Amino acid sequence: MKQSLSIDNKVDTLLQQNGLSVTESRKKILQLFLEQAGALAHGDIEKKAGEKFDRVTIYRTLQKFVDKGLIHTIPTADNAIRYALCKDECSEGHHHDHHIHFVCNNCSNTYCLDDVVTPEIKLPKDYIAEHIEVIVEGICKNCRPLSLKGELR
Amino acid sequence: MKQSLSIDNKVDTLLQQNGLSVTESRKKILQLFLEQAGALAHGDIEKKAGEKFDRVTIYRTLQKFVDKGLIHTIPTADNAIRYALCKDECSEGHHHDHHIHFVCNNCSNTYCLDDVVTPEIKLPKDYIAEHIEVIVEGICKNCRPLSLKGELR
DNA sequence: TAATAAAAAGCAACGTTGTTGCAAAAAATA
DNA sequence: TATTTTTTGCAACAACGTTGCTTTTTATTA
Repeated sequence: MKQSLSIDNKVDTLLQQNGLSVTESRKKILQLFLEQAGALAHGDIEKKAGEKFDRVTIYRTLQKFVDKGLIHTIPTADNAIRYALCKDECSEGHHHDHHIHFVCNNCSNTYCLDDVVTPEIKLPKDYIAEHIEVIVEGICKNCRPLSLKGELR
Repeated sequence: MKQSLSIDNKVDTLLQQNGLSVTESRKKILQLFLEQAGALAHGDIEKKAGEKFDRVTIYRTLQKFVDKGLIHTIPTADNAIRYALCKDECSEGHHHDHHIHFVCNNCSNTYCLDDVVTPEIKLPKDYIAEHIEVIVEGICKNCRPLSLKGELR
């Protein structure tokens, strides 16, 4: 019980630091993100949170978290926006997202690879880049042992 | 009328070459892609095609086109899958997509920049890359003159 | 060219996803 | 603790996407 208490404290602090009032749903959802290495889609949260919260609350909570720079969105090819925790440098209106995203073709998890910096891209004349998003698909580190043993589906 | 006839022929040929029967809706939708420099979402097509076709037909047509390697999907951050024509090297089951995608923050158009090759990405140990997707957001070449004149909204 | 077989379109119905307005409940503030 | 502000839950709605089935169109073959 001691550990869960400390996670609870961390969650509370995080919410307060970001100017958000502390509510059950926000604590629960933020906790899900902290427990999870990868990114979460709205649907994942709905499932993991159980029957406890209204769909609308989850939508609004995610939106708030994005607005406050607590999480960021990750574009995907399958029409399901995913969200992941931001690093500390992010704050309201200032999302610093210089890492790439990795989607595993085996387990479908999405990870932020914080150590991999987005490359420079040389654009044709007359195009101006403001933001670069890199999504790599492949096999993640957790699924790789399986792939070596030929256990991949 | 001569030009539209030749476009018509091109469309017919393209469909046949890809093993698709030639129908009114497929011709119309393929034509929209040929006329358009950028990418199209399902909604765009619904609007541009007018009241002529059933929504379901458009969904099924786009799916067919993707299956046959005539068009490809582009991941986005706004939950609206966009489609763009593939180059000739693509065929059924073999989509060669080594170019990057550019989304204009002014006109919202999405372009395939065929001349810009996706860069090499150095991943952490134990990650295996199978496909790399790069999306650059910024100002496209058509909107750039406006931005220089300070006419950007 | 006409008859037949195969494929696609259109329609209806349904499920999922996301949004908005409003009253009730909970959290922050004084 | 009382009051103000914020958030929640509910209902209703709109957009997006899918599936099954019948009719129509396209392709095939004679």
